[in-house]
Amino acid sequence: MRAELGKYFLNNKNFLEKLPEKISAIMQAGIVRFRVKKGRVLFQENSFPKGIYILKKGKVKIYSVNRDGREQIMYIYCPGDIFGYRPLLYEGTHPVSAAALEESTCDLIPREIFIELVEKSPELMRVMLRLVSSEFPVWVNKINVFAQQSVKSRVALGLLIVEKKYKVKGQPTEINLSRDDFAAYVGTVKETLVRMLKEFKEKGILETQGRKIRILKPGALEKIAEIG
Amino acid sequence: MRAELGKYFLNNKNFLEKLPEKISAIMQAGIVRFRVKKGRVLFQENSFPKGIYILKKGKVKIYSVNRDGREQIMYIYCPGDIFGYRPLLYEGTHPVSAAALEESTCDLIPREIFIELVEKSPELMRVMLRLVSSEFPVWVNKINVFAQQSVKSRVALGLLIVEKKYKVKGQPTEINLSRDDFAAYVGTVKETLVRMLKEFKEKGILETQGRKIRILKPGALEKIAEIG
DNA sequence: AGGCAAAATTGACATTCATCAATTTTTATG
DNA sequence: CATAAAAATTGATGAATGTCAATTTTGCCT
Repeated sequence: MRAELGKYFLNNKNFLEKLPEKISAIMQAGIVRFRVKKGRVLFQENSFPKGIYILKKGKVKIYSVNRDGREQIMYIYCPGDIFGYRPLLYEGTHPVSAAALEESTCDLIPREIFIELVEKSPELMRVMLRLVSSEFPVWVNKINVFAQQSVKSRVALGLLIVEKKYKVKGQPTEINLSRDDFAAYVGTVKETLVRMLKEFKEKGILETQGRKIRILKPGALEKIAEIG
Repeated sequence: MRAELGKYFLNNKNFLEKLPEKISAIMQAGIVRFRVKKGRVLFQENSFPKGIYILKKGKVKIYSVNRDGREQIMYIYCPGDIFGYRPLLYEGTHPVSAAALEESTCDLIPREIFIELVEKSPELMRVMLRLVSSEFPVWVNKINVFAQQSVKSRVALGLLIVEKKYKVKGQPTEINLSRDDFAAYVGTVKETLVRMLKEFKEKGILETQGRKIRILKPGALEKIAEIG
């Protein structure tokens, strides 16, 4: 079971631990820790990067907003993930915005420190190169899903992905995302999403308590998502 | 006019020229040149990379095929573009297949040569890091388009993108892609694509000669693609 | 605990788009 | 140049899904 889900996850965790002691020590020293409230924006699309972020607690979405104001969520980051580093590496602006999905804590490694270290340390450059190039399959899979799968499949897949993100060891997993955010994540509108959830609920695949979703039959979702 | 189209193009050209003389000389020495006939596959999804490719002549698509056998084209490469380098950098397999859309000529820099150079040369590593990280916005935009735009918008946008790819200085541009490939590029089926083309033709936006398409009113397409 | 704003849900409806089947046109081959 | 095979086009049809409007439920704040 739970086939293939890894295809949709970036391999972004424990970044600092992959670095030589010396480098990570310098980084640690420069870190600025801060908190963000639910809904608060960390950086805006088209802005210049202030540094790289490491999420310590909470959930952060990166997303873009189209002309009609409709939002599309590209990815949801979990504790341990780093994000916001790409535009630093090509000296451009953020192609997406980032905002906290819940009360979160972040470490920021300031731009100057990070850039200088990348230039000086081949090991760090190697780690970044590996990190960034390994992301491609994730985006490819996402494009495939959006280009070819029905909304129902995407909701099923989205549920499986998000469940994994919200999983905490030893506890029943409760997905706690607003319907609007979930819809923006799977590329549909709130109303359609709600109807899919209702259908799954009636089939006994999941149950809801207020906005919270609990998955009962992941195997059924895998079939609907066509990853079974 | 022609607003924003750059967002959908990788900045992949003239790769060798961005390198120090010494490095590019070693690469040049190792290059294997070969030809591929129309339709022929260069590498298969899930295979291990043989090296990096530089397209000299023709057009190459990267694509994946889903369970139902339906194809999705991720990107179309033009002369000067390099491709197939990402899995080399993270030591994985190709997440997509590559095939020639027309009779093409390619240079292959063999895996061992390339990898050794990347490890030895910080300049090359820097170039690769910049290259790979700058790709992210292109994939983000593609995901946005597939997640949120109608098929008609995507066909309009696809026409503008592909026209640019087929443009040859001083000649009227003729798009020469099969309907199946075009449909796989914009994420629809052949029949729907044909209907959109017919509609655009009736509105005087384009004309066709056999499979060849010539765009008459790019401005109208920009409006339909919502990038105008 | 009560009240209010935000979020979620439901219903009705129109539109978009994929599917299937048939036909015509184009291209490739001997 | 004739002819078969491949590609493109058209038509008919139904299912999927977005939109608009209303209603209900939830969560938060004092």
